[in-house]
Amino acid sequence: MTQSKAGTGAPGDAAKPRERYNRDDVVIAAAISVMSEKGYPSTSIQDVASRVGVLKGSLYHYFNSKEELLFRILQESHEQTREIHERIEQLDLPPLEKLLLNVRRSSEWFLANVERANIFFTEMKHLTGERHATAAGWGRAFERSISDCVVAGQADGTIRKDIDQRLLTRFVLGSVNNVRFWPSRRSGRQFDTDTIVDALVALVGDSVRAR
Amino acid sequence: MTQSKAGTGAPGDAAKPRERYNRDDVVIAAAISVMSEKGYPSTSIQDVASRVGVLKGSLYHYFNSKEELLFRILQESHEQTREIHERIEQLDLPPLEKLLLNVRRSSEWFLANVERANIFFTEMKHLTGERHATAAGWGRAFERSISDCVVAGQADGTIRKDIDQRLLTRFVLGSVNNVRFWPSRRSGRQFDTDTIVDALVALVGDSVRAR
Amino acid sequence: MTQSKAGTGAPGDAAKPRERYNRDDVVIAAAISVMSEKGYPSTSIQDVASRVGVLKGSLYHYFNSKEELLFRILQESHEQTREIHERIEQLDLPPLEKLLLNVRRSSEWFLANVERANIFFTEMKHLTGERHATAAGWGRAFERSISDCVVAGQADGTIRKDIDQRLLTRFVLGSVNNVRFWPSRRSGRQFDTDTIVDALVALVGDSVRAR
Amino acid sequence: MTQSKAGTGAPGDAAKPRERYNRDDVVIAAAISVMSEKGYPSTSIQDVASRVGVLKGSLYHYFNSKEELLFRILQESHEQTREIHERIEQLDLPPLEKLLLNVRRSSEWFLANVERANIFFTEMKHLTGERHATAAGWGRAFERSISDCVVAGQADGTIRKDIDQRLLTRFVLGSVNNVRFWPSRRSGRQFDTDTIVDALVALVGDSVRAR
DNA sequence: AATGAATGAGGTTTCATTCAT
DNA sequence: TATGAATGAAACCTCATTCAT
Repeated sequence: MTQSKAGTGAPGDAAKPRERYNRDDVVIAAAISVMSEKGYPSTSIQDVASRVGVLKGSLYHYFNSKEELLFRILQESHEQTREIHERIEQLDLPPLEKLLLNVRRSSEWFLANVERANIFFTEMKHLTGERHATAAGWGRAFERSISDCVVAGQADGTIRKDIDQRLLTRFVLGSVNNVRFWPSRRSGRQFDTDTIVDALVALVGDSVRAR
Repeated sequence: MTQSKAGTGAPGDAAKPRERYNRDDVVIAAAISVMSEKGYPSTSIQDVASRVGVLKGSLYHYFNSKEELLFRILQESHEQTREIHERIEQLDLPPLEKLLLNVRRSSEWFLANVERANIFFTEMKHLTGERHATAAGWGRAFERSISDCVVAGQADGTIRKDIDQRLLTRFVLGSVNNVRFWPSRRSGRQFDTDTIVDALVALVGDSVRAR
Repeated sequence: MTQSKAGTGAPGDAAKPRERYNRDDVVIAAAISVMSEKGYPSTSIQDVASRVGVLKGSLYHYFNSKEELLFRILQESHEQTREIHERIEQLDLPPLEKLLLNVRRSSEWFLANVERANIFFTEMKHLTGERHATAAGWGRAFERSISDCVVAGQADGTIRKDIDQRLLTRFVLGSVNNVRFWPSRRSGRQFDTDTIVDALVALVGDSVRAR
Repeated sequence: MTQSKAGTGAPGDAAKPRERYNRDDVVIAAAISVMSEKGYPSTSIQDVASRVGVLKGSLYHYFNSKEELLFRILQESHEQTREIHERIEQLDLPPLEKLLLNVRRSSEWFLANVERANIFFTEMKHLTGERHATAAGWGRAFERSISDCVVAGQADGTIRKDIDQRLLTRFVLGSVNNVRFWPSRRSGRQFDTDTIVDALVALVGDSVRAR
C-alpha cells in the first residue's frame, strides 16, 4: 500500500535537486527519536504524529502498522551494519585484526547512530511472526560476523584458547553493544567518538589476545 | 494501602510456625517472571493476576499501582546487590582484586537472578517522579562500587592509566550487565555459572590490568 | 476471559430466586435489537453499549470481541431451532406431514423471534475462521432437516417427483426464511401469527404435494 | 498508470459514435461485484478502487459519495426490472398467466444478475433521506406488479381466495427473491436457469391456483 | 482524469484503577 | 482478602472525503 521508496539514507541520494524531501524519511526519523527514548510499546502513533506534525491517521500512508514501522527501522539498521561487516569481510586481514576492525567500525556506527542502536538491541522482541523471525536472523548474522573472527583467531593462535569461542563472542558482542551507553550520561566532559572507540578496541584487544 | 513487608522469609515469624509463603512474594515473583519476558509496559495487571491465579482487581491488595509494583521489584534487586557490594567493601583487598571480586559476585547474582537483572537494567526508565530519582540513585551506587575500585587501582598502579577511569568503569559495568545474556541462547551446550563467571573475570582482568 | 455462563435463555432458568438478572442476557438482547435493525457491520459496540446503558469498554466483560458476540447470538438461535427440529424428528409421522410440521414450527419460531431470525439469515457471513465454519454447519443442519423430509416424501410418493429434491428443498427453505417479512410492513391490518403460519403451510403443502 | 479501457475493441471508436464503454460502467461493475460479496457497509471505496485499478481518490470523478454509488446500482436494477414488468403489463393475458410470466421473467433476470439482485434486496436499507424514499418506492412498485395480478386473479376465480391477497403476494415475492440462492451452493451438479425457472413457476403456480 | 497526501471522525479493543459486595 | 462489574482514557487502525498538483 505504501509505495514510498526512499533510499536507505546512505549518501549519494542527494542527486535530484528538485527532489522534495521525502516524507518517509521524516517519519522514520521521528519514530526513531521517540522509540529510542520511550521504547516501542510506550511509543504511541500519536507521539510520532505529533513530532512529524500530522494527524495520527495520516501516518498510515507511510506504513501499514506500528509493527511494520518498527520493522523498517530495524531493517535500515541491519542493512547499514551488514554493509560494514561485508566490507570488512572482503579485506585480507588476520583474524584478530579483522575482529578489532569490526569492533571499531561497529562501535563507530553505534556512536553515530545511538538511537537506532538502542532500538536495534532492545525492541526487536516486539516483532511477531515472520517479521520476528527475519529480524532474529539479522541478530544472528551480526553475532556470526564476530564469532567467525574469534574461531579463526583461535585457530591461528592469535586469540586465547582457554575460553570457549562462544563465550568470547558474547563478551565482545556485549562490549560493542554497550558502547552506546558510554557517551550520554550526566555531568563531566563527554568523550568524543575516537577516544571511546580507541579505548574499547584496546580493552577488547587486550582481553581476547592470546598471551 | 497494604505494603505488608513480612520477613525476608527468615524463620520465626510469630504465629504461623515456620515460614508461610507470603502472598506478597508470590505476586512479586509472578510479576518478575512476566515483566522480564514482555517488558514492563507490555505487561498488564491481568497478566500478573493470571499467573498468580487471582482476579486482577484483587492484586490491588498487594500494591497501590503498577508502577509501585515495579519499584518494589527494583528495590529488592537493589538491596540484594547493595549487600553484595557492602560486604566486598568491608574486605581488606587491593583495588584490582576488589574490582574483580565485585565482578565475580555481581555476575553470580545476575546469573542466579536473570529475570530480576533484566528488569533492573531495562525497566527502570519507566518509573516517574520521586521513584525514578530514587532508583536512578541505585544505579549510580552500583556504578560507584566499580568506579571506586578503578580509581584506586589506577592510583596504586595495578590498573591501566592510558584509559580514563570513566571509560574503564563503563566497560566493566557493561561487561557485567551483559553477562545475563551469556547463558540463554539457542543450541549447543549451555555453560554453567562457574564457567561463565571465571571467563568473565579473566577477560575483564586482562583488559584493565596495567601492563 | 468472560466467565458469565448464562443459560441459553430457554425456560427453566428462573430457578434461583435471588438470581440477579443476568446482565449477559441484557447485552445479548440489546445487540440483537440493534444488529437486526442496522446489520452487524453497521452496528457499533457503542450502539450496543448505549442501549444497555454502560460505557462501551464495559461490554468487554461479556464478550471478547464483537464477532464473538455475533457468534453467541447465532448460536442461541441455532440451539433453539435445532431443538424444534429434533423434537419433530422423534415423532412418528409420514414425511410430508413431518415436512409441513417443520414448516409450521419453524415459521412460528421465526415470527416469534423476527430479530434473531434476521440476524441468523443475513449476518452469518461476517463470521470468520473457525466460527464461520461452525455456523455454516448450523445452516446446513437446518437445510437437512427439510431435505430429509423431501427425499423421504418423494420415496413414499406423497411429494412430487417431477422436480429435483434439491430445488424443492430450496423452495421450502426460502419460503420459511421469508416468512419473517410477512408481518412488518406498512399500512393495513397486520396478520397474526396463526393466520400467517396457516397460510404458509397451505401454500407450501399445495406446491410440493404429489398430484 | 494509465489503464485506458477504451471501447470493447469494436472498431469505430473515433469520434465516439455508438456507445463507447464508459469508465462509469467499469466502476459500477466493480462496485457490484464487491458489494454483493461483502455487503455495502463492509465495502470500502478502496476495495472498489483496487478492483478498478485506480486510486481511491480518483473514484470521486465518477460519483459524489459512496451512497450515491449504491443508489445508482439500485437504480439500474430497478430500471431493468421495471422494464420487464411494463412489458408484461402491456400483454393481454389472464391474471394468473400474467403472474406466472412475471415470476418467470423476474427469476430469469435475478439468475442472470445474481449480484445485482443481492444488492437490490439487502442493501437498500443503507440509503438515507430522499434516496431511501425513492428506492423504497421501487420496492413497492415491484410488489405491486405482483399484487395487481393476485387481486385480479382472485377476482376472476383463477387464484385461490382462502388466503388474503397480501399474504399471497408476499409468498410469491419471497419465492422470487429467494431464487437467487438456488444455484450457487456447494457440491452436486448445478442447475441451469431454465430448470430452475421452470421449477419455480410450477411450484408457485400450484400453490396459488384456485382448486 | 488521475494522483496521493492529508484530514477528522469513528471503529474495536485494552487496560489501570476503583468499589460495592 | 477476594470478587467482578464498571469506568474512562487511550491505544491502534480504517475510511469517506477533499484538494493541490
